[in-house]
Amino acid sequence: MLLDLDEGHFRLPFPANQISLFCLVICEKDELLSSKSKATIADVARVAGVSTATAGRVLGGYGYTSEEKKAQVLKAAHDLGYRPNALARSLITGKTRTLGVVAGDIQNPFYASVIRGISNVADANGFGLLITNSDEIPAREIHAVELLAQKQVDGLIVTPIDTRKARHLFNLKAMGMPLVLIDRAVGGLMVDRVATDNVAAAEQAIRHLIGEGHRLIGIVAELVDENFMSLDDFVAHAIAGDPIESETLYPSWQRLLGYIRAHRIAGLTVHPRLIMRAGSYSAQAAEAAVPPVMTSPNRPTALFTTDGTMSEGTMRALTTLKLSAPEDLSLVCFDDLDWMSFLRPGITTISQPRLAMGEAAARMLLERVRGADYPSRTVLMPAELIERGSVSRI
Amino acid sequence: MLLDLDEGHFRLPFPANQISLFCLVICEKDELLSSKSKATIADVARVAGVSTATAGRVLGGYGYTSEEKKAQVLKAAHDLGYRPNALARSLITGKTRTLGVVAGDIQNPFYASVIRGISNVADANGFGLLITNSDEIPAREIHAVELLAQKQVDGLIVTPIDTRKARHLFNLKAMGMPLVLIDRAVGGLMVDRVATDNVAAAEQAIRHLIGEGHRLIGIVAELVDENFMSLDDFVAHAIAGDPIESETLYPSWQRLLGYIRAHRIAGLTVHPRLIMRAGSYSAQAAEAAVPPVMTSPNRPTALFTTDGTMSEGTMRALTTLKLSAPEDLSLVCFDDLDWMSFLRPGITTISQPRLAMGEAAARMLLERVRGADYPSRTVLMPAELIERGSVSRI
DNA sequence: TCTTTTGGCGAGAACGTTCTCACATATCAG
DNA sequence: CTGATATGTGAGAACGTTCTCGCCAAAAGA
Repeated sequence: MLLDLDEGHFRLPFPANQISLFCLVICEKDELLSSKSKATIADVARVAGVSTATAGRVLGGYGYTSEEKKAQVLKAAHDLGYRPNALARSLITGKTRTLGVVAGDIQNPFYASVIRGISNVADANGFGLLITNSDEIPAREIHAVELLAQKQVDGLIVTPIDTRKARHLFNLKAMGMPLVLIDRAVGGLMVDRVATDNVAAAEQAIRHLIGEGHRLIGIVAELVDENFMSLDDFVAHAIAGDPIESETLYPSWQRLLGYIRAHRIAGLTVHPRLIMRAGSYSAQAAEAAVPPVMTSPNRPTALFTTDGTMSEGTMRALTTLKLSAPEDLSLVCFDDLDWMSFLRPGITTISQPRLAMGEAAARMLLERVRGADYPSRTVLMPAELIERGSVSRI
Repeated sequence: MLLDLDEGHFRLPFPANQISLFCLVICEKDELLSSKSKATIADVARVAGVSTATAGRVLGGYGYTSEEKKAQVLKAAHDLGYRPNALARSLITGKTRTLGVVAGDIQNPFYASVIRGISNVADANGFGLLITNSDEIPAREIHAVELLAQKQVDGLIVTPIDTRKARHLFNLKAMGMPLVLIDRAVGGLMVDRVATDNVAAAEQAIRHLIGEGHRLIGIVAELVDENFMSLDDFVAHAIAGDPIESETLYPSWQRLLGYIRAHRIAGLTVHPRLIMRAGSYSAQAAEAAVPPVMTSPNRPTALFTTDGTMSEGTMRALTTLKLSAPEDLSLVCFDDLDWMSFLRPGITTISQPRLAMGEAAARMLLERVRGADYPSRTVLMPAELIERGSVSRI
């Protein structure tokens, strides 16, 4: 019967109204049903009086369709409140239009901004974002990656925790999964990467302090112990000017390297006792590392913190020690957090383009998802020294 | 041939080794292939010499399987590097084990924390998180909700932008989609919700200031104009003590209500000129709203800011005005941001349990996802006044 | 007039799972 | 020995799309 009507409709514009009415009846009935169980392409096709193939064509926007049938299908779809099932679509196309992100901790302003950047380009391109936190725990990273892979994300953005062992990431790459690394590199893993030029940035910060006359400069850094050599050896090598493969170093080690390099260039001696090592990625650890050095007899006249978390811990420590910049000491931080600009004398800091980093990473990833296959690229973003009031001339 | 082996194996334990070897050969061959195109249940079944049904049973963990076949399948799966396709699974089960979140802006510490809370319980329960930002723009919220619905999330957590018009949310609920609201309510939409008890919290803050002797207290609030009545009318009603339906009010209006209520209870007059309205959800707007009042002849002795963004803008304004708490004025903020605790005299603030709010919301949502159908609940979280050093006695 | 092309359509096979059957076999009570 | 129950198993139908075919017109080229 539906077919008959359809053929009549095909020849004459006249019975179209009947069809419309007919549709409406069906729709209203179906709508009651579908208010719970949602309408499928088959339902739309039935109501519109066409095959599922045709309905699929107009709804999916592929292949040819006449204006006539197109209108019918569209109307039916609208009446039924049809909503395409992305699952079914993805299953057959093999594309989910979803990107996976495994970050350290969304609460950390660094990750929050980076993710925001990723999000910006993702949804400008109609991609969804599946986000997980690793809390810097390798097992959690592995688990997250596995989860995202099972959910068939089109690509993955990761801030890898272990720069040496990362079997899961190598596997991923071997499986052909587009992958972009942020902030950290993994030795031997040739994939796109975006990071700050940490060595240069730290060097710039220290050079600034040296330029202002400081000779005793402390550095508070996480320096988690996952390196091939001990801190002492590392420092010794760096002071000696031995070439160090800095690419796969953890950011805090890279920044320490910049710190040492600035000293070396200026002909200053590096005092290992001024290296305040938190040992873990937490403000508490930083807060604990600062007092011993800052209450010692020959305390530094300036402090350099290597990231937002260290800055926070350091600020806490300084507050309880009743030391304030720039009167009692000079301070340069890494990463520009919102409060640094409205503290009474603003805090001089190295600002990394977090948002842009996320955006760049997402853009690179999307290129890969779309099939680009040039060799893996590393984008080193420049960081900028923002002078505010926390540094005094000595 | 495979069948023969299988049957032989079925009767005697002896040929099992042959099978293993046989498997290995196949595996190695397939592994080369599958390093690119991934293995499916059918592949695993073929290698293990069982039906896809059986393979599915052991891999999916449903139905009965003998230990023997189970081991074979597991081995085959391991050798092939089998990874279940969550898409296909979800398509048939109708469950994605994925939750959708549409927040204002991940970069905002409030949302970042709330999302972290959601994330905590989500991945403790094996759920993924699809996260989007609305930037407080209704069209973007609608778009995000649609995207997430198409991706078939099992449930949705939303901070609704428009508390009056929210057709998309009503639709969602009618379709049976589990839904939890955070921070804001939608008039007439009966779904679970978690929020801070804003009126009480603000009242507590103001009462504290009044207790310290302040009589001229300014409030800086966003107070976006999407209300049924004008600010003046609202204030007039509140002062008169008229009953106001505060549930569906925007948080900043609720906090203003608490501000007024505290005045009323203490018998103090509310001066409309001390209400600094930003008019939009940005630190810049707040920064602009503060100076006119703070440079006026009869300026307030205390300030209350209604959220983190307002606090930031206010701090900026105060910094440029060279006014500092508690010397030049007293200050109570809303929402405890990290810098408030390490500013020189810490900032007294109302702390809302952001993480717990996210966790509570996610837990409620999961209950709904699992089929709980008690009437909709509203969880009002208590906020806590944290006294630090930004308030002085007058 | 006879091909070829082109737009337009529907049947039906994918995609990779789960799940319902029907059917075996083993165990046990009666 | 009969039937009931529990445990295994495989064939094949879902799920809701996309996509490859064929088929059929009508238009166009020869």
